[in-house]
Amino acid sequence: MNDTPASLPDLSSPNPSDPPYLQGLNGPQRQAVLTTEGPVLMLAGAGTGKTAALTARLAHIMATRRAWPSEILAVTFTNKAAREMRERIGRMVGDVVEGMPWLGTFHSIAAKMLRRHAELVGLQSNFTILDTDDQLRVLKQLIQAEGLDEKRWPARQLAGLIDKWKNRGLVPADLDAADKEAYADGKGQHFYALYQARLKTLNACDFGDLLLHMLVILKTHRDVLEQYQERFKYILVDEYQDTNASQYLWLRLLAQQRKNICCVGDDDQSIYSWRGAEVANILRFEKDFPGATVIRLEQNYRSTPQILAAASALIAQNSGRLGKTLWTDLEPGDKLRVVGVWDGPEEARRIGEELESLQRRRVSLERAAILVRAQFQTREFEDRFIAIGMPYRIVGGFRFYERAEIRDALAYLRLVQSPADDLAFERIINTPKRGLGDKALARIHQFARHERTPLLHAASRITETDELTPQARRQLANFIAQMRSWQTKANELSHPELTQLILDESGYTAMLQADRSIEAAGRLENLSELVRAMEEYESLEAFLEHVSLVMDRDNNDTTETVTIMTIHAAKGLEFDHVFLAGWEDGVFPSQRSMDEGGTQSLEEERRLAYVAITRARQRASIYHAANRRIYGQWVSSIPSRFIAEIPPEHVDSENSFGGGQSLWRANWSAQGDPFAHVAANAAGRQPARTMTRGPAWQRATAQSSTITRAPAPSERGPAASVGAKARSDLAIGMRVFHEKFGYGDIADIDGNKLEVEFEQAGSKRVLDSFVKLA
DNA sequence: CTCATGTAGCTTTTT
DNA sequence: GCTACATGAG
Repeated sequence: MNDTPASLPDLSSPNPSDPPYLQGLNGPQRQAVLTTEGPVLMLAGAGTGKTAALTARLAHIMATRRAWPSEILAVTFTNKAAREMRERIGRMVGDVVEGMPWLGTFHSIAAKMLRRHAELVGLQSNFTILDTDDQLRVLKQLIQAEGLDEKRWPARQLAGLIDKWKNRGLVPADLDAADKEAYADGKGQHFYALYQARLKTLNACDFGDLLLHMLVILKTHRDVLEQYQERFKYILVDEYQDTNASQYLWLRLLAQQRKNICCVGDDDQSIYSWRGAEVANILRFEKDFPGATVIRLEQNYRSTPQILAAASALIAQNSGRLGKTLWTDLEPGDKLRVVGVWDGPEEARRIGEELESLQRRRVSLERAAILVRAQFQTREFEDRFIAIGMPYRIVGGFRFYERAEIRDALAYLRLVQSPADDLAFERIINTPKRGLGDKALARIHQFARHERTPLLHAASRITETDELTPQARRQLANFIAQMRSWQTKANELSHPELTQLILDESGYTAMLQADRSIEAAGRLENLSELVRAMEEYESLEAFLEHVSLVMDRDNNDTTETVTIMTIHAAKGLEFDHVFLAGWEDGVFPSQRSMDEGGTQSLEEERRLAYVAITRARQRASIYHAANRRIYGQWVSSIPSRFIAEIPPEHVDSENSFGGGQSLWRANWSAQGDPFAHVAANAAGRQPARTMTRGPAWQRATAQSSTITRAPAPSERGPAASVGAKARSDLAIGMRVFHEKFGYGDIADIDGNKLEVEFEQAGSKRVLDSFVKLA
């Protein structure tokens, strides 16, 4: 039972009698699996088979009966990671994985615990979990109530501060002098306390609270702490470099007793400091857990040596790393490609062509991905890919649950489930329109405050008075009667049935049906998808928990598509062909990271670049454009400094315009800054239209580090949608022909983009230049 | 009370 | 460029 690593046979060499879960693992991986006792830090570089080792470790612990599945705490950072781990363990040990109730994200596990002990922090166990939107609305109300100017003290800022405090594990009373100064002349702490009190009356929690409340409980209730310390014989933490202070404290408390904690991470892939993640957590692991075994996974199974060398050289420029030397025994492979293009549309066009060439070579589009720094970059690709009929999928962006119709439906359900959910009440009381506007709502609010009762209850009471206009009163009474009937039926009907009933009876479905726009049709579809998704959950409660914590929707689409996503979203994934778009100073590294945050945030961007490159198995292509339209303005920019940090011997450069690459090279390869004199002259003057811009120039001209200059179309031939104007010969209802999609009718026109209902291909967005009048 | 129009503000990354 | 909000007209 209590094997120490020393008493085990030679760990590093395979043995015929090995259990299946050990087979195919290398030495360090085996060590990571077999060193079950005591603290372990597993430093796992990109693509080194971390998940394999991790799941084998869990399988090993269970197979050797060191712990029951229910006695293992396994935390991941994202839902995707949790799901994957569950699947992989399932493949190893079968149904036993079903018995792992404590495998999940920090947030979902904390929520689960908190529901058991909610009363210890003044909540009921059926508390609702607020998303960022709800959070903001509560704060806005508080700011208004205190009579502050919302313009001057934006709720967003306050939300940011509160989040930061919660990430650091601080309750209002814990704030130090400096923090108290923050926001509205030192009212930060006051608002934090107000906000927490408001959440309590709403019986609600935000994301940060899930962890913070649990942390407070563990700190102040020995019995609860001991109960969990006793229960969790083994603790396993994935992506440890992404943990924030509050998560760290939470883990440390839980691990204190048995000390069987295994943290897996890679300091070079820490990219969430803006969310409160502290790389320091991983850097000081050995201090926190004396005698910890540190295991390094350094053999990379994913990328070619060229890719690996490029990425390693890049990340080597960062300071304060734990340091790893990744190696691989794969074939050298192709060098990285660095492609300079004229502008954003050309970038999209070029990548589109590359993808088409992959298709011709029968490479599945699923094996390719376009990675971007920021969400706005996806538009360019979307426009282009719609035009050429390239199937694509954008990961992230508008999440399913964030859509208005989904949030509305959920608000109805929340209100049925917990009548005290004022936020839900406010959201839907006039959706669909019931003639209950601001005025009526204000009356109800007033009444509720006076009677110290939730809005729904107040609304019901107010219909017995004559405070409202007769019409409003009738509508409100009607709504309340409906709510009552749904509450009753909640016990009789299955939750998907209930949802459908509510949508129909409330008039929500009718409202969308009456709306003849394409969006309305999509919304109806989303709603039926919601109802379908609910069927997989046991109860309404379980489903609501799922939506508030799990942000993605399973995509059942079977067509092969290229994936477009942010680098953040790509962490942990791999693709044969990776297209890295928008590597320009200002885009990547982002302007913000260059302006504020100093070296630290620049190093985080560099880690992001490292993550981006190491997603590639066979081929990585980096693109940078000389001109790009950002927020409606044309800006010209220089290639990302990160490109210059990749050793030339691992790079093939090409430039799609204007005399090769010499000009570009001159701009970025320079040590120091050959254009410093230019910068000195340019400072304070309107810079001439020029390409001679070094980093110093950017610094010298501070915020106006971008030149506004629309590239004349004549300069570059007919780039895809540059300056496109809507055609005047088209109108809604006209019949058109499209090369790829065939015949269809125009359903909507939005500038130069058309919504066309195609006979064969269904409804699609296309550029008007790609259709002919039929 | 609802709808239309105008304005300002804002844009990194996500549980 | 977009959206979200504020303002004014119906």
